[in-house]
Amino acid sequence: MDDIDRNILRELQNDGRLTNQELAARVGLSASPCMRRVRQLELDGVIQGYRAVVAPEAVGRGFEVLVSIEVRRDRETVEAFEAALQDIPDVIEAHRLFGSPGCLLRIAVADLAAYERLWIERLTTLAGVTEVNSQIIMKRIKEPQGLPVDG
Amino acid sequence: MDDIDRNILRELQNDGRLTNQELAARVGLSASPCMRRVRQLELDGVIQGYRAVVAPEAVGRGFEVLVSIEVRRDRETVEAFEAALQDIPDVIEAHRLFGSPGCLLRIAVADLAAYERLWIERLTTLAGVTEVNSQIIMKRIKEPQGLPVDG
DNA sequence: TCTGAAAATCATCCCCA
DNA sequence: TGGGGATGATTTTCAGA
Repeated sequence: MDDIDRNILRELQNDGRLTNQELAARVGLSASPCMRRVRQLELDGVIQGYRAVVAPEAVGRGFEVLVSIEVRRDRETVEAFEAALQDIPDVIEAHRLFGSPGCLLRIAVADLAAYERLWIERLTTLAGVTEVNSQIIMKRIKEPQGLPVDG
Repeated sequence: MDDIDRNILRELQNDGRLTNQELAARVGLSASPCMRRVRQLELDGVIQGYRAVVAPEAVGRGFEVLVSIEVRRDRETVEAFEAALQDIPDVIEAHRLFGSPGCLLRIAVADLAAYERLWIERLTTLAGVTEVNSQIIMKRIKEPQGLPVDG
Protein backbone atom coordinates (compact mmCIF):
# COMPACT_ATOMS: atom_id res chain seq x y z
CA MET A 1 0.00 0.00 0.00
CA ASP A 2 1.69 3.14 -1.22
CA ASP A 3 0.73 6.77 -1.65
CA ILE A 4 -1.21 6.05 -4.81
CA ASP A 5 -3.30 3.40 -3.09
CA ARG A 6 -4.01 5.79 -0.27
CA ASN A 7 -5.08 8.44 -2.75
CA ILE A 8 -7.36 5.95 -4.43
CA LEU A 9 -8.98 5.17 -1.08
CA ARG A 10 -9.42 8.84 -0.33
CA GLU A 11 -11.04 9.53 -3.68
CA LEU A 12 -13.33 6.52 -3.58
CA GLN A 13 -14.46 7.26 -0.05
CA ASN A 14 -15.31 10.71 -1.27
CA ASP A 15 -17.10 9.58 -4.39
CA GLY A 16 -17.65 5.88 -4.77
CA ARG A 17 -18.98 6.27 -8.29
CA LEU A 18 -15.97 7.94 -9.83
CA THR A 19 -15.27 6.47 -13.22
CA ASN A 20 -12.01 4.60 -13.46
CA GLN A 21 -10.75 7.17 -15.96
CA GLU A 22 -11.48 10.11 -13.71
CA LEU A 23 -9.97 8.30 -10.75
CA ALA A 24 -6.86 7.48 -12.76
CA ALA A 25 -6.44 11.12 -13.73
CA ARG A 26 -6.78 12.25 -10.12
CA VAL A 27 -4.17 9.85 -8.78
CA GLY A 28 -1.81 10.43 -11.71
CA LEU A 29 -2.05 7.06 -13.40
CA SER A 30 -3.46 5.81 -16.65
CA ALA A 31 -6.60 3.73 -16.70
CA SER A 32 -5.27 0.18 -16.70
CA PRO A 33 -2.92 0.26 -13.71
CA CYS A 34 -5.50 2.27 -11.82
CA MET A 35 -8.12 -0.37 -12.37
CA ARG A 36 -5.71 -3.11 -11.41
CA ARG A 37 -5.02 -1.37 -8.11
CA VAL A 38 -8.70 -0.90 -7.35
CA ARG A 39 -9.41 -4.57 -8.07
CA GLN A 40 -6.54 -5.59 -5.85
CA LEU A 41 -7.76 -3.38 -3.01
CA GLU A 42 -11.16 -5.01 -3.37
CA LEU A 43 -9.68 -8.51 -3.37
CA ASP A 44 -7.55 -7.73 -0.33
CA GLY A 45 -10.65 -6.61 1.52
CA VAL A 46 -9.31 -3.09 1.92
CA ILE A 47 -12.31 -1.86 -0.03
CA GLN A 48 -15.18 -3.78 1.50
CA GLY A 49 -17.88 -2.47 -0.77
CA TYR A 50 -19.66 0.59 -2.08
CA ARG A 51 -22.75 2.26 -0.70
CA ALA A 52 -25.14 5.00 -1.56
CA VAL A 53 -25.55 7.37 1.37
CA VAL A 54 -29.26 7.99 1.94
CA ALA A 55 -30.78 10.93 3.85
CA PRO A 56 -32.36 9.46 7.00
CA GLU A 57 -35.28 11.92 6.96
CA ALA A 58 -36.18 10.91 3.42
CA VAL A 59 -36.80 7.30 4.43
CA GLY A 60 -38.50 7.94 7.75
CA ARG A 61 -35.40 7.46 9.90
CA GLY A 62 -34.85 11.00 11.09
CA PHE A 63 -35.23 10.27 14.81
CA GLU A 64 -32.13 8.79 16.38
CA VAL A 65 -31.53 7.41 19.82
CA LEU A 66 -28.45 6.15 21.61
CA VAL A 67 -29.23 3.25 23.88
CA SER A 68 -26.95 2.00 26.63
CA ILE A 69 -27.66 -1.59 27.46
CA GLU A 70 -26.41 -3.81 30.24
CA VAL A 71 -26.54 -7.55 29.69
CA ARG A 72 -25.68 -10.42 31.99
CA ARG A 73 -22.05 -11.15 31.31
CA ASP A 74 -21.85 -14.77 30.47
CA ARG A 75 -20.94 -16.06 27.08
CA GLU A 76 -24.28 -17.52 26.05
CA THR A 77 -26.28 -14.48 27.02
CA VAL A 78 -23.90 -12.13 25.26
CA GLU A 79 -23.83 -14.16 22.08
CA ALA A 80 -27.59 -14.58 21.94
CA PHE A 81 -28.07 -10.88 22.64
CA GLU A 82 -25.69 -9.80 19.91
CA ALA A 83 -27.26 -12.20 17.46
CA ALA A 84 -30.70 -10.82 18.28
CA LEU A 85 -29.50 -7.30 17.51
CA GLN A 86 -28.70 -8.34 13.95
CA ASP A 87 -32.39 -8.97 13.40
CA ILE A 88 -33.58 -5.53 14.48
CA PRO A 89 -33.16 -3.32 11.42
CA ASP A 90 -33.73 -0.15 13.41
CA VAL A 91 -30.43 -0.81 15.16
CA ILE A 92 -28.01 0.77 12.74
CA GLU A 93 -24.88 0.53 14.85
CA ALA A 94 -23.87 -1.50 17.90
CA HIS A 95 -20.68 -1.69 19.92
CA ARG A 96 -19.58 -3.90 22.74
CA LEU A 97 -17.57 -1.92 25.26
CA PHE A 98 -15.18 -2.48 28.07
CA GLY A 99 -16.62 -1.11 31.31
CA SER A 100 -20.11 0.22 31.66
CA PRO A 101 -22.40 0.27 29.80
CA GLY A 102 -21.45 -3.03 28.25
CA CYS A 103 -23.12 -2.17 25.00
CA LEU A 104 -24.17 0.90 23.09
CA LEU A 105 -26.65 0.97 20.22
CA ARG A 106 -27.53 3.65 17.75
CA ILE A 107 -31.10 3.38 16.62
CA ALA A 108 -32.88 5.19 13.80
CA VAL A 109 -36.67 5.34 13.67
CA ALA A 110 -39.35 7.66 12.35
CA ASP A 111 -40.31 9.47 15.55
CA LEU A 112 -40.72 9.20 19.29
CA ALA A 113 -43.82 7.02 19.00
CA ALA A 114 -41.96 4.54 16.83
CA TYR A 115 -39.16 4.45 19.35
CA GLU A 116 -41.55 3.84 22.21
CA ARG A 117 -42.93 0.86 20.33
CA LEU A 118 -39.49 -0.51 19.59
CA TRP A 119 -38.41 -0.02 23.19
CA ILE A 120 -41.32 -1.85 24.75
CA GLU A 121 -41.64 -4.57 22.11
CA ARG A 122 -38.09 -5.45 21.23
CA LEU A 123 -35.52 -3.92 23.55
CA THR A 124 -36.91 -4.62 27.00
CA THR A 125 -37.80 -8.13 25.92
CA LEU A 126 -34.28 -9.18 24.95
CA ALA A 127 -33.05 -12.05 27.10
CA GLY A 128 -30.49 -11.22 29.77
CA VAL A 129 -30.90 -7.47 29.58
CA THR A 130 -30.68 -5.88 33.00
CA GLU A 131 -30.73 -2.22 32.10
CA VAL A 132 -31.79 -0.04 29.17
CA ASN A 133 -31.03 3.64 29.07
CA SER A 134 -32.17 5.77 26.13
CA GLN A 135 -30.69 9.07 25.08
CA ILE A 136 -32.32 10.99 22.29
CA ILE A 137 -29.94 12.56 19.78
CA MET A 138 -30.50 16.28 19.45
CA LYS A 139 -28.21 16.82 16.51
CA ARG A 140 -25.73 14.97 14.36
CA ILE A 141 -22.58 17.00 14.84
CA LYS A 142 -20.44 14.92 12.56
CA GLU A 143 -21.70 12.31 10.18
CA PRO A 144 -19.94 9.13 9.30
CA GLN A 145 -17.93 10.35 6.32
CA GLY A 146 -15.30 7.80 5.56
CA LEU A 147 -12.07 7.11 7.40
CA PRO A 148 -9.14 9.49 7.22
CA VAL A 149 -6.30 7.95 5.24
CA ASP A 150 -2.94 9.24 6.40
CA GLY A 151 0.37 9.32 4.66
CA MET B 1 -41.36 8.14 -3.62
CA ASP B 2 -42.94 4.82 -4.49
CA ASP B 3 -42.00 1.17 -4.11
CA ILE B 4 -39.63 1.33 -7.05
CA ASP B 5 -37.75 4.26 -5.55
CA ARG B 6 -37.49 2.41 -2.28
CA ASN B 7 -36.15 -0.62 -4.07
CA ILE B 8 -33.60 1.54 -5.83
CA LEU B 9 -32.45 2.91 -2.48
CA ARG B 10 -32.17 -0.57 -1.04
CA GLU B 11 -30.13 -1.82 -3.96
CA LEU B 12 -27.80 1.16 -4.08
CA GLN B 13 -27.19 1.07 -0.35
CA ASN B 14 -26.24 -2.54 -0.81
CA ASP B 15 -24.02 -1.98 -3.82
CA GLY B 16 -23.35 1.60 -4.76
CA ARG B 17 -21.56 0.60 -7.96
CA LEU B 18 -24.36 -1.36 -9.55
CA THR B 19 -24.56 -0.54 -13.21
CA ASN B 20 -27.71 1.23 -14.19
CA GLN B 21 -28.68 -1.74 -16.37
CA GLU B 22 -28.34 -4.22 -13.55
CA LEU B 23 -30.20 -1.90 -11.19
CA ALA B 24 -32.98 -1.47 -13.74
CA ALA B 25 -33.33 -5.22 -14.09
CA ARG B 26 -33.53 -5.70 -10.34
CA VAL B 27 -36.25 -3.11 -9.83
CA GLY B 28 -38.18 -4.20 -12.93
CA LEU B 29 -37.62 -1.18 -15.12
CA SER B 30 -35.76 -0.51 -18.33
CA ALA B 31 -32.59 1.51 -18.24
CA SER B 32 -33.77 5.02 -19.05
CA PRO B 33 -36.53 5.49 -16.49
CA CYS B 34 -34.33 3.84 -13.91
CA MET B 35 -31.58 6.34 -14.51
CA ARG B 36 -34.03 9.23 -14.41
CA ARG B 37 -35.24 8.08 -11.01
CA VAL B 38 -31.72 7.76 -9.65
CA ARG B 39 -30.85 11.25 -10.89
CA GLN B 40 -33.98 12.64 -9.33
CA LEU B 41 -33.21 10.98 -6.01
CA GLU B 42 -29.76 12.54 -6.17
CA LEU B 43 -31.17 15.98 -6.99
CA ASP B 44 -33.71 15.74 -4.20
CA GLY B 45 -30.93 14.98 -1.76
CA VAL B 46 -32.38 11.57 -0.95
CA ILE B 47 -29.16 10.04 -2.22
CA GLN B 48 -26.50 12.21 -0.67
CA GLY B 49 -23.54 10.55 -2.29
CA TYR B 50 -21.64 7.33 -2.80
CA ARG B 51 -18.80 5.96 -0.75
CA ALA B 52 -16.34 3.15 -0.81
CA VAL B 53 -16.37 1.32 2.52
CA VAL B 54 -12.79 0.89 3.70
CA ALA B 55 -11.57 -1.65 6.27
CA PRO B 56 -10.45 0.36 9.31
CA GLU B 57 -7.57 -2.00 10.12
CA ALA B 58 -6.17 -1.62 6.62
CA VAL B 59 -5.68 2.11 7.06
CA GLY B 60 -4.48 2.10 10.65
CA ARG B 61 -7.84 2.91 12.22
CA GLY B 62 -8.62 -0.38 13.92
CA PHE B 63 -8.74 0.98 17.46
CA GLU B 64 -12.01 2.67 18.31
CA VAL B 65 -13.08 4.63 21.35
CA LEU B 66 -16.36 6.13 22.45
CA VAL B 67 -15.87 9.40 24.26
CA SER B 68 -18.49 11.07 26.41
CA ILE B 69 -17.87 14.76 26.70
CA GLU B 70 -19.44 17.40 28.86
CA VAL B 71 -19.20 20.99 27.70
CA ARG B 72 -20.36 24.21 29.33
CA ARG B 73 -23.84 24.78 28.03
CA ASP B 74 -23.85 28.20 26.57
CA ARG B 75 -24.28 28.86 22.91
CA GLU B 76 -20.81 30.17 22.13
CA THR B 77 -19.00 27.36 23.87
CA VAL B 78 -21.14 24.71 22.22
CA GLU B 79 -20.75 26.17 18.75
CA ALA B 80 -17.00 26.60 19.08
CA PHE B 81 -16.66 23.09 20.46
CA GLU B 82 -18.65 21.53 17.66
CA ALA B 83 -16.72 23.48 15.07
CA ALA B 84 -13.46 22.29 16.59
CA LEU B 85 -14.58 18.68 16.27
CA GLN B 86 -14.87 19.09 12.51
CA ASP B 87 -11.12 19.65 12.38
CA ILE B 88 -10.15 16.47 14.18
CA PRO B 89 -10.16 13.76 11.52
CA ASP B 90 -9.91 10.97 14.10
CA VAL B 91 -13.41 11.89 15.23
CA ILE B 92 -15.48 9.89 12.81
CA GLU B 93 -18.88 10.45 14.38
CA ALA B 94 -20.29 12.97 16.88
CA HIS B 95 -23.72 13.48 18.36
CA ARG B 96 -25.18 16.13 20.60
CA LEU B 97 -27.54 14.60 23.12
CA PHE B 98 -30.28 15.61 25.43
CA GLY B 99 -29.32 14.84 29.00
CA SER B 100 -25.94 13.62 30.08
CA PRO B 101 -23.41 13.28 28.59
CA GLY B 102 -24.09 16.25 26.36
CA CYS B 103 -22.00 14.86 23.57
CA LEU B 104 -20.74 11.52 22.40
CA LEU B 105 -17.88 10.97 19.96
CA ARG B 106 -16.70 7.92 18.12
CA ILE B 107 -13.00 8.03 17.47
CA ALA B 108 -10.86 5.78 15.28
CA VAL B 109 -7.10 5.66 15.70
CA ALA B 110 -4.30 3.17 15.19
CA ASP B 111 -3.80 1.95 18.75
CA LEU B 112 -3.90 2.88 22.41
CA ALA B 113 -0.79 5.01 22.19
CA ALA B 114 -2.29 7.05 19.38
CA TYR B 115 -5.41 7.54 21.43
CA GLU B 116 -3.45 8.68 24.44
CA ARG B 117 -1.77 11.29 22.30
CA LEU B 118 -5.06 12.49 20.86
CA TRP B 119 -6.64 12.60 24.31
CA ILE B 120 -3.95 14.71 25.91
CA GLU B 121 -3.23 16.93 22.93
CA ARG B 122 -6.60 17.60 21.41
CA LEU B 123 -9.50 16.46 23.58
CA THR B 124 -8.60 17.76 27.01
CA THR B 125 -7.52 21.05 25.47
CA LEU B 126 -10.86 21.87 23.85
CA ALA B 127 -12.33 25.06 25.30
CA GLY B 128 -15.25 24.68 27.68
CA VAL B 129 -14.87 20.94 28.21
CA THR B 130 -15.58 19.98 31.80
CA GLU B 131 -15.45 16.21 31.55
CA VAL B 132 -14.02 13.58 29.21
CA ASN B 133 -14.81 9.92 29.65
CA SER B 134 -13.30 7.34 27.30
CA GLN B 135 -14.66 3.87 26.65
CA ILE B 136 -12.67 1.52 24.47
CA ILE B 137 -14.70 -0.48 21.98
CA MET B 138 -14.14 -4.21 22.39
CA LYS B 139 -16.02 -5.24 19.29
CA ARG B 140 -18.18 -3.82 16.55
CA ILE B 141 -21.36 -5.79 16.93
CA LYS B 142 -23.15 -4.16 14.05
CA GLU B 143 -21.52 -1.98 11.46
CA PRO B 144 -23.11 0.98 9.82
CA GLN B 145 -24.68 -0.77 6.87
CA GLY B 146 -27.15 1.56 5.31
CA LEU B 147 -30.60 2.52 6.53
CA PRO B 148 -33.51 0.13 6.35
CA VAL B 149 -36.02 1.28 3.74
CA ASP B 150 -39.53 0.17 4.64
CA GLY B 151 -42.60 -0.25 2.48
C1' DT C 1 -43.82 7.78 -17.59
C1' DC C 2 -42.04 4.04 -20.14
C1' DT C 3 -39.65 2.15 -24.44
C1' DG C 4 -36.20 1.66 -27.84
C1' DA C 5 -32.43 3.04 -30.57
C1' DA C 6 -28.23 5.90 -31.55
C1' DA C 7 -24.04 8.23 -30.08
C1' DA C 8 -20.59 8.99 -26.84
C1' DT C 9 -18.13 7.35 -23.05
C1' DC C 10 -16.18 3.79 -20.31
C1' DA C 11 -14.51 -0.77 -18.54
C1' DT C 12 -11.78 -4.43 -19.44
C1' DC C 13 -8.36 -7.36 -21.44
C1' DC C 14 -3.99 -8.30 -23.70
C1' DC C 15 0.52 -7.33 -24.72
C1' DC C 16 4.63 -4.54 -24.61
C1' DA C 17 7.94 -1.67 -22.13
C1' DT D 1 4.23 -2.07 -12.31
C1' DG D 2 2.81 1.34 -15.77
C1' DG D 3 1.12 2.40 -20.66
C1' DG D 4 -1.62 2.00 -25.06
C1' DG D 5 -4.95 0.27 -27.97
C1' DA D 6 -8.85 -2.92 -29.37
C1' DT D 7 -13.43 -4.53 -28.14
C1' DG D 8 -17.57 -5.00 -26.10
C1' DA D 9 -20.55 -2.78 -22.22
C1' DT D 10 -22.66 0.98 -20.42
C1' DT D 11 -24.32 5.53 -19.95
C1' DT D 12 -26.84 9.12 -21.70
C1' DT D 13 -29.92 11.57 -24.68
C1' DC D 14 -33.80 11.93 -27.62
C1' DA D 15 -38.04 10.91 -30.27
C1' DG D 16 -42.19 8.44 -29.99
C1' DA D 17 -45.99 5.79 -27.61
